[in-house]
Amino acid sequence: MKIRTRFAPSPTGFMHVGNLRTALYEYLIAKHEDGTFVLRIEDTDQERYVEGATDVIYDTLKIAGLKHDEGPDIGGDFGPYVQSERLSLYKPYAEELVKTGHAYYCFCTKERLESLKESGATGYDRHCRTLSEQEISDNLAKGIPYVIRQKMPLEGETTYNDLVYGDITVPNEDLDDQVLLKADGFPTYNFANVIDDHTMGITHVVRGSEYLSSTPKYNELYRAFGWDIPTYVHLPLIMGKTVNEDGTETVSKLSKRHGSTGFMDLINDGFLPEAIINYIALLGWAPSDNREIFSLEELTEAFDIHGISKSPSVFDYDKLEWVNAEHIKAMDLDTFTMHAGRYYEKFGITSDKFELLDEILKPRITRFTQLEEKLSFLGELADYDVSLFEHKKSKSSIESSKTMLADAIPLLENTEWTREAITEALKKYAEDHEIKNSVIMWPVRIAAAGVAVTPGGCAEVLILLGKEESLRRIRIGLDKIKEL
RNA sequence: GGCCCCAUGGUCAAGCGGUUAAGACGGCGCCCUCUCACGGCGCAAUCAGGGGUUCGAGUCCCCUUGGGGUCACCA
Repeated sequence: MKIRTRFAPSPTGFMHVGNLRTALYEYLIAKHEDGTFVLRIEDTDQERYVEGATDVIYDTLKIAGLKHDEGPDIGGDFGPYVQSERLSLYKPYAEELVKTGHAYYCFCTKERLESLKESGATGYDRHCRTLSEQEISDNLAKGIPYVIRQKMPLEGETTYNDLVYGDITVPNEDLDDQVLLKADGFPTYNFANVIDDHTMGITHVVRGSEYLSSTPKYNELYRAFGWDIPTYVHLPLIMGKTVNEDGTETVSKLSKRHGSTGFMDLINDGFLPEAIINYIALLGWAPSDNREIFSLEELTEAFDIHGISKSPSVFDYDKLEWVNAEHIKAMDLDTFTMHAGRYYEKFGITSDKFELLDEILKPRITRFTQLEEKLSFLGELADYDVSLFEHKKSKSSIESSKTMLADAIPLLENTEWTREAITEALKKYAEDHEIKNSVIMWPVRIAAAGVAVTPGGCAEVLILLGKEESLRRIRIGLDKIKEL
């Protein structure tokens, strides 16, 4: 049988990386077996509707490259794919359960439920479970609002199997008579989920491990309807760290308070979609070999449910950063230029310099957003301090720099403006004067750039600035120190 | 608190009864070097504790401890 998985987010306007990883694994599990990946929007909470929230879901999946085969926007044979458009579907199922004795009407008021909770009760006390036929029809006739609750077995235990966690057993008495149909006629998430997964032919229910303990309740539903129970794949949670006031650290389910944890936040911080996907795939899953850098296609090929781990994992920005850098280093020139384009444009860099920039910048950035800072020396010459000319390891001092800059000016004026020629000329000078290359390279680079740290060396900096500007800056540098 | 789950370095993790307990990130050191990176080499750092089972346990069982999740007319 062909695998069918589904991603069923609720439109909250925010796509968490935890949710995205769930979507990713659902995608990979299906696609590894050439199965079908379905998108279903779970919007049964009318009070939490957020304008434009479904677009965030579409945009995220699109940018991440997780292409769904069926969904609200593209249709499919099992639609509609938005729960609010399937509302009429659920009530009959709930009523069927009442008829077959697997569910019952509950007329308890919110106030009663509230006081029950305050009295320290664990779950619903099943008050309406034993109402007589007469009481029920009377209440119904009087138009008293009601919900439909699931009738759970009161004794024994339920065991089910999960592909990641193995057999899980839960005492039935701990199973709450959960609400299936709310007073407004809307199904609860728990109910709609089961109905939809079954009617949409979902074979593998993949979700976070927070559902581990409520899964028996779902299974009771499948049993009551006489439906096959799907294959379960529960995923370990992604955690975030927070520092407490006393300095200790706490880890908990990743949420907004852990910083930039939304997919779009990460994108804005300069992380590449493919790097984020790559990294989160590795959070809770390990390939059979030691590989760490994957494209989505490679992940699809390599993914294996047996590689999923059980323990929660902490989201590590440092590792993400490294993965991002690896993806940048693996880029071809055109792709790199495409990402760097807005920064090149900002500094007025012409296309003849792209190849050189690509080469020197690639190994030096971990995110494209760093380009602004890396290229800033190409803008206005900074009013730097003369102490920059001193560098012990390069054997450069203010004193030596006076000579070097003074000699470099005529030397460079007569040098062809290519990387090789400049390097050659400077090295030749060093050789002729029996000094280390750095004695001349250092001050020239500093004078040209006006900052201590530059991407690339002396020759690269000079090329990027151009002959005229380079010489202008070197003269300024000389002026700064010659009277000292 | 009840129930469920988890437990290898700071982090991600390999391991699926016999290994000098991989690898990666991060950290540190060295090399390369005109700066910063990249790259190369190396170092430090892990089986939570206690009982069993076994010729042999990181691997299996139990307990303890620790961590997480969950207990809504939210999803």
